[in-house]
Amino acid sequence: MKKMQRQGCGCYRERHNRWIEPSILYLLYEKKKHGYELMTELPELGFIGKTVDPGAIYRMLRHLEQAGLVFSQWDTTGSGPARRVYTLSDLGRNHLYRWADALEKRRNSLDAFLAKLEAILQKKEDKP
Amino acid sequence: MKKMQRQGCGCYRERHNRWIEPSILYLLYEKKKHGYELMTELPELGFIGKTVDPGAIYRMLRHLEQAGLVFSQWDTTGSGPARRVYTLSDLGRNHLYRWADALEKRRNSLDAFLAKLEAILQKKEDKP
DNA sequence: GGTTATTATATGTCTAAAACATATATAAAT
DNA sequence: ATTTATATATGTTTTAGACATATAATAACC
Repeated sequence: MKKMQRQGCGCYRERHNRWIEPSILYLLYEKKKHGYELMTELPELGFIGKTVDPGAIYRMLRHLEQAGLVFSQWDTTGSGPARRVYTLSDLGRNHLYRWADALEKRRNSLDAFLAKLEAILQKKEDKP
Repeated sequence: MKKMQRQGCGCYRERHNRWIEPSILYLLYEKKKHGYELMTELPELGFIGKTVDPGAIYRMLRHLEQAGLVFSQWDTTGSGPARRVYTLSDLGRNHLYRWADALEKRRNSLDAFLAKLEAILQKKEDKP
């Protein structure tokens, strides 16, 4: 087994866990879209650092379709390469509602923890 | 490559990303503790579902020590098996401060996204 | 006309946090 | 004696996301 190998400084990179799935479901809730379109809109949702990985998006779309949360049709009208356009299903819509619940719980626990952290940060600033 | 194999219903299990590290750092900020103690206190922090995985904790403690964020001493006083007691270092304390910043950013993006989700949930409840 | 850029989809491999499982030992409780 | 609680540790699997690259159609450029 290879060694874990992290920086001695304990540096870490923040990873937003499972944000692609709910983000895509949300963007498709508004209206049907193709992968590339999602790729350009995802950063505006604020969940992201710099660039979006196309691989992650197209793979997620395939998974969502397999799970029946979205369905797709090829769109060959217009210019450029063919687009696979995804539509949110009823199942997908309900899934998004459940995601909202889950994310709210996530926020609540995050809030509780941040409150504790802020309390100790306060103490830190008291001593100059 | 094995198949992804997720439930057809699109079920997912919430995973709290990178919560063990800041949680342990926070608990050690209060006072030095051994692994088993952390294991019992972690659920109270709210980040958790049901049970804590001891493996994750002990491995994280080893990593934190390698990174110089904590240091440990064996405590053989008292009854029961020997305890390895961990103390937060200055580096560890600073690391916790940086974690606080990172988690605040995480909360902000989560808040922004939840605001959008709540807006569509509102619309859903409007139609009976 | 030929090269480059943009639009668009797709697959392959790697990383690492967490989940799941199990091994080991001391001592107290039944 | 056997079970339970305390305590630490390692082995294996899963999986979201990161990183890299392949592909093709068409538009834009010189």
